[in-house]
Amino acid sequence: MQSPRPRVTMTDVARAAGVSPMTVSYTYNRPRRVSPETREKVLDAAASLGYAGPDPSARSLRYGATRTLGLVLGEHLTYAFDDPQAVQFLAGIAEVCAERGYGVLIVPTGTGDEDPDRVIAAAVDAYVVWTTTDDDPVLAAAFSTRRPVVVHGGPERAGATMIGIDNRTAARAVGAEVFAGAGRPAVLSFPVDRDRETFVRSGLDPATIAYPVTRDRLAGYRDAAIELGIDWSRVPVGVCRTNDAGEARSMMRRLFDADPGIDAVAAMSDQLAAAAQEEGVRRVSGWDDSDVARRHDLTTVAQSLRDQGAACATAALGGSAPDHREAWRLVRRASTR
Amino acid sequence: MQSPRPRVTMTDVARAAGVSPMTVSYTYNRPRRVSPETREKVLDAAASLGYAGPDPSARSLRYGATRTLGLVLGEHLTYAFDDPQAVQFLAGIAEVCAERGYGVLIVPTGTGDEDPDRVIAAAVDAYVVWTTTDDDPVLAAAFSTRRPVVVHGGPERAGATMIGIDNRTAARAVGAEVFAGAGRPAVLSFPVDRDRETFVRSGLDPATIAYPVTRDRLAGYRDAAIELGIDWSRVPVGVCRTNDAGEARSMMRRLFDADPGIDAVAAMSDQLAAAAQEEGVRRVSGWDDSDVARRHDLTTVAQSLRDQGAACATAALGGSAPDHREAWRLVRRASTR
DNA sequence: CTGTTAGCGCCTTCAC
DNA sequence: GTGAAGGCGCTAACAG
Repeated sequence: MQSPRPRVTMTDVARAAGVSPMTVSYTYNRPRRVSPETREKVLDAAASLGYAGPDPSARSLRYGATRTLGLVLGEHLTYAFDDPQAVQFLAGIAEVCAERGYGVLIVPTGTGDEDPDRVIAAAVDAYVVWTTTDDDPVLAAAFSTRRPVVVHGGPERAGATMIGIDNRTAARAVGAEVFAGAGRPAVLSFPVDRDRETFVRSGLDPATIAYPVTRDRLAGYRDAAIELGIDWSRVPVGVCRTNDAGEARSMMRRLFDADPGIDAVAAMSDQLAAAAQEEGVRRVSGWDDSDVARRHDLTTVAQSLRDQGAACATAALGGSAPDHREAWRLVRRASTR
Repeated sequence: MQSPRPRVTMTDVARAAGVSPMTVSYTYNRPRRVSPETREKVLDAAASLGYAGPDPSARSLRYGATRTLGLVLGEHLTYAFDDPQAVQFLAGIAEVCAERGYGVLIVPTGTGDEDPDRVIAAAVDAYVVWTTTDDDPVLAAAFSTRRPVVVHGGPERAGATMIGIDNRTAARAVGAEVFAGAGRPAVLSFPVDRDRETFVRSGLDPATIAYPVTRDRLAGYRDAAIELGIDWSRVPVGVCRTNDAGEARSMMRRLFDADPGIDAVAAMSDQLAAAAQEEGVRRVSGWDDSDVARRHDLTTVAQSLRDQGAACATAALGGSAPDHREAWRLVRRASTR
């Protein structure tokens, strides 16, 4: 731990300037309330003592607010920074916060047991929590502080704002595209719980999935399959650990091992879809409409994580943010023709 | 501003549990120093009052440290989040901080005049400043707080750690590759100062550039040109505003307007190099060895911004970080053959 | 194992 | 235009 620095306080400056501490405080906070001569005296004293201005922690204590928004990015910070969508989300948050003069504190999660404590110990006025599972203890920790909490993607909680698109409806729409006319459809999915195991299971039940976003997407794919008369119990779902192309390709090979006839894949990201395409699947759909989707001409679901980040920040800081449930768009491209 | 929430304090909990505030404090900070029965009494009282644990600001004030690292990302947060290298840098910082239980506070800069004040008012133990100009007032603000400052890329300052590769030597090496055998070489550069104007100037003098990183790279390109017997005063330098492909392509067209014979371009990023290539330049070099470089088969300078971020965080938090001056590698690919 | 005392550095309130 | 008192919520140091 950083050891305390030797500090120069307002009292020191006051003494050096021959005024009271209050005058120093005013000099920094209400400069116009102090006469020009006094102000100059104070600033001179401050400069010669190396006083850098009011101590931020003391100020926060006094004000009862920190002007900082806490951002909880989930167990593995690495996954977040490697995910272009998460980065856009962060950009949206940072933009709103910068406008309003709020700092963004990335809460140091990632070590497991200590995570809830670290959330609780963060000096912030509100939290934004990046999409997670229903049972994430970190979420509980954020709520226990009684500060405002905004959750991106889910889970939903009474008393917390949830921001995100209607994943189920969007998945049904893109599923209808990719599964149309397919003989043997399959799904490339994100993890089902925080253990992030990889596996293949036909007819995977969405209700068993701990991540609301993943659950809703899978349910939407199933809706689409059922509407097309496809027997969901025979649709293999390959669950990947991360949003990584290499891993997705080997998962795709596992799917082919199980059923060499697979001819359509609904994937939960553009990266996964591109990997399936590279393994030889003709009909694929992605998610997010990223650069990859454009390069691979993928049918996909467009959404702006940046807008959603901005909305989360706005809501967390007490503004009213627009509903994003319908803020998605089906983008039809060659990959489903 | 977030208005103060109604608070439950240790004193409240102490009263409810029939103990002194110190016992409550111990219960949270040295649980083993408190008897199990007392601990339970205290936690029960806390739960029933909705007490969420010690107030972080009060704790910071008392400890004299915040366990938070301040990150200053420059005038335009947008540029930082749109730059994959900056994101990797952030990832490296976040990783080290998470390991050590430090939060990463993105200081809300970007509005101009207020930026220095916001840096000063940030409740952090140390700063990491993303590459900037010699005269950036935000840097001065960080130093004025007397907290440790680590600067990435530059400028160098007495009393501050600087982490980054030797850009000049690296630029000379890659310049030697791309300019070899070129009849009319040119350069695609990053901005020369924080105004970020775009322009073309032949023989642009590196000494006039306010960003040390850009200055060193240009100087290295010039070194390479001179060694090859090229007259630097006739080498056009196109200065781009951001690291954006669209802008780079139009800058490349401006360079062609000035000199249609341009047959080699040294670019300060892979994105800019790819844009030059797409505009028809046969011989190009990039910088960073990103995905783009691999896709476009670009000769480039490989470096790990992630490692550099980690090193900055380590140094800022009081560890000793390895020197990164030689942590780069020339990657030769088809774009200079 | 628990309690008392004494501030950390600041700013609201109220006086002058 | 300036100052004195008091307390924000917490914990180090020292009893007992």
